[in-house]
Amino acid sequence: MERTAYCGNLRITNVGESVTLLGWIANKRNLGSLVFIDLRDASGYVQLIAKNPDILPEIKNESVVQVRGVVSKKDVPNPSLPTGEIEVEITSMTLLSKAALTPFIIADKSDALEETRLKYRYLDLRRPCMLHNLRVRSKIVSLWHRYFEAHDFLEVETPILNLATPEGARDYLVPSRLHHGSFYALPQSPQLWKQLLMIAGVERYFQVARCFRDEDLRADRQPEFTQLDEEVSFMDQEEILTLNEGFLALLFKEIKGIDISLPLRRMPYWEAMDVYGSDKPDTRYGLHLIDLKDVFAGVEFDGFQGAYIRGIVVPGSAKSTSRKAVDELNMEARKFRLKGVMTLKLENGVLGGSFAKFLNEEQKAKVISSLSLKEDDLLLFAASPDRRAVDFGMGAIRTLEAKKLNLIDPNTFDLLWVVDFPMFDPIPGEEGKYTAEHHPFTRPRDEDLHLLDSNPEEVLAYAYDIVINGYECGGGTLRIYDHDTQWKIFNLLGLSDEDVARKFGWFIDAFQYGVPPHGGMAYGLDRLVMIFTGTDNIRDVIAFPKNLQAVDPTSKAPARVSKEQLDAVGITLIEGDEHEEE
RNA sequence: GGACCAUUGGUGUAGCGGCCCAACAUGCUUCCCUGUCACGGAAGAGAUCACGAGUUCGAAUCUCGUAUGGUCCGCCA
Repeated sequence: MERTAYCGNLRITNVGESVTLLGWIANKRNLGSLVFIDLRDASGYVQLIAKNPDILPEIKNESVVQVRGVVSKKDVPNPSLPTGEIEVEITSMTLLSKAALTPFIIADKSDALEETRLKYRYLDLRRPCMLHNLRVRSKIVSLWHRYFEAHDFLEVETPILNLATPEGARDYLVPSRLHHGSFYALPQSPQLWKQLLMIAGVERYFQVARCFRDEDLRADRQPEFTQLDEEVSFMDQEEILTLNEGFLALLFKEIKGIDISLPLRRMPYWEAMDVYGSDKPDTRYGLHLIDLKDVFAGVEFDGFQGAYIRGIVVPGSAKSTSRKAVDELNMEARKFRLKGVMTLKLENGVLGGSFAKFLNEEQKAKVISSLSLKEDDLLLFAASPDRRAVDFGMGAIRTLEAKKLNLIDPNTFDLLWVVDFPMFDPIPGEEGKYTAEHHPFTRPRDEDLHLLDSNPEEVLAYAYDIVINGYECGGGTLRIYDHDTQWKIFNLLGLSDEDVARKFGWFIDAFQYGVPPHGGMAYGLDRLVMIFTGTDNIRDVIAFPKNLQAVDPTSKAPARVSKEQLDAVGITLIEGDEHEEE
């Protein structure tokens, strides 16, 4: 179609040009014999002016029009728009498609609820801020390709229809028509395939990989999501981190214009847990967790028996933290298997709070001096024999207090690697049983291999997560490349020899034929876009996301299918599961 | 599987036992307007307050249940 310019690109230098524009009518201001129209296309807005409104067709908001006109300088510029110095004097306008009244106003400052926006996602995406999010997403993927191609990585597509894996998240299953009773699974990640590519000698692989997990959703979790996936042979952990720091630096430079300083900080897992109460710490603010074992030495309190005791000092918050506020903190603490959070407050020089009655004067003085408590300081702490519970619980409270005190500057970016993850995570309540902290293909550190049999909990792994502003944006590991070690890890995770042979034989057999030492990582693309667009809702960075019930709000998928479709794949729904008539 | 919160004209909110067959903003319709840019001004249309039961002389308002949506825990190797 005839189109000589894009709305958002017109500038003062274009004054005098005749242009033909295509776009949507975003808004109109009718002054009687003078009409202003904001025209929007994918590039942005420009103001149109009709000095003779009789020539205009019927102009409903969001109708699509073709406009011919002349760019002219505005008497009074509008500095809030990039095109604010000019306007286009309409010589003719053709209505291409008339719009019905939209359910909500198409503008960045829309007041519609997310539910409404998602139902009419195609209208929601017309809002420039949403289009911007899609642009940032596209830019990240583009930089991903640019960077890893420059480092000789090869993009390889891996299968979408896979063997169901017994470990990990629940699989999305796909029934097979040719093999009644058999099912494929959608990939949770291309993990095994990319390791086979290393064994195949590809050496450097990368892929934009769609992944699927049939688990419950969250504000930052979707059932289908995109990983920027990479795997490389013959690199050690430091080499992989350095390679990826180059990519991260490129992202921040190209998207934000920020030079991040390299190398990034590497923080051991247990430091992150004990000091920040998280394996994805937000280090933009303090409120560090303090070990209180020594401070409370000699205090008679049942809950301290064999317990880890950790707390945070919240400055200037003793008076402002009400009973109700403490109740809310207790609610939060209980989410992490803690009984609650205890308080000490220094008010008017006297130590009060819920725990004060367990302390004698001498002990109170010790608490004040050893923590250097100042007037109006609040000490929040918890105790539990479960180290992770104390750390995660106080970490959650640290985050709440930081938000309350407004300690987080949203315009700063804070990047670090969390390294030295434990190989295994004990299953609470089941002595001697473990799950893999990362995944079963993770390579234990060489210096810890001797602990595998005696003390598996102490084995650390070659595993690393990239954490930005408290979000885990990616992670990876070096992989086991020895057949016997891989087998042994499966055994430690509770799989019998028969289980391993049956479920992973097709994979582990490959380890007999010469395996390069290899490792890799994957970024959560959706999380990266969230960081770069400053949103905390994953649905804002995906064009057509699912809602929390894993339903597509636009099409209402999933839905029942016809009996014919079920028959073709040999599936009968169980009784009582009423089947709606088609 | 569990906890908590929400649901009121097209949209977003207020109202939290009688001042409410419901208020405000915005959108919509009609009219006026030559410099607006969140244009302004005037008039108007538009809601059985998610659904079902209950408490009460009286329910948008209280209780219970259901549905839908959101946030979190479990879960997410």
